[in-house]
Amino acid sequence: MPELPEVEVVRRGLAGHVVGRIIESAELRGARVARRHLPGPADLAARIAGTHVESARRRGKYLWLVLASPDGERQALLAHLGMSGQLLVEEPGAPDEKHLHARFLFADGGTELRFVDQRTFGGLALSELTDELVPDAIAHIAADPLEPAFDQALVVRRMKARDSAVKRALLDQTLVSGVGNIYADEALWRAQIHGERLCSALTRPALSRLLDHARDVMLEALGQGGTSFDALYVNVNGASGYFDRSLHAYGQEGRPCARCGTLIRREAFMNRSSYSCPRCQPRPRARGAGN
DNA sequence: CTTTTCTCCTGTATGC
DNA sequence: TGCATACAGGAGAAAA
Repeated sequence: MPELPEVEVVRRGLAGHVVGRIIESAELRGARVARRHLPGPADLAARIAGTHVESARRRGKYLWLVLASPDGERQALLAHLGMSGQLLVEEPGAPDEKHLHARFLFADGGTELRFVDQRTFGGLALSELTDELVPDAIAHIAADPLEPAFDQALVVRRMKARDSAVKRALLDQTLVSGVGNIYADEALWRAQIHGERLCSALTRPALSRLLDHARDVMLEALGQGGTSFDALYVNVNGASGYFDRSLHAYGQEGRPCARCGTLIRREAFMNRSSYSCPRCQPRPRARGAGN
């Protein structure tokens, strides 16, 4: 489940293996991989042929290559990995993966770039760039906690004004980007807050501490190459990270809390699973009409 | 406008 | 063994 740290690992791989090279051609298989590119896959392939890869960038869980045409025009090749997307750098002629959706060949004849995605929640698109080299297509996505532009005081104010559950806010990419289910649960565990507590019921310092924990846990995960539970999330060379060994809440149902020893519970929330410590993260009191 | 629910997809695990 | 069902869940459309 690629979240910010996993996507950043991939971005670094692209920076090391793809930036500076010239794309010779692209092959897109099926309509779904480029469904967000409205002119279609053939248009995408035609537009990036012959471009120079200037940089690899990221905001939250989005990743893009800044491509420059010979005439100097810039555009973004925007990628989202979804649940199971992979960007892999491979030797030419390596066997096609079962879920290979796109292949990029380079003018130097060296390694190729592939987009492989089992569940196809991910995809590729072309987008215009702002002056800050952010794709127009993700202008609605908020800054992530690792960006210099991240304004934590602003995010705290916006959270405080919400009447929704704090975990829902953490997962809202228009509020703060990059946090998914794993790191939301880890940040909440560290902050000792139950995810169903209302934003508006938490103090500003508590909300700020929660964001600090979200940034900290994602930085620590990045230092270990990200979190992997299986072969679905890998870096550009196909290797897995090992932060899963350091998780305290996510996926730990029935295991003792590292702080107090109480067994971690799993609860349904937003049609997903949430993991927390019943003792360190007590549920909010039931609310409703008449009480 | 804000907030919540639904939908997309396929491999793996579990139940009968 | 075989078949059905649950689950994983990011993001955007649709609904409330």
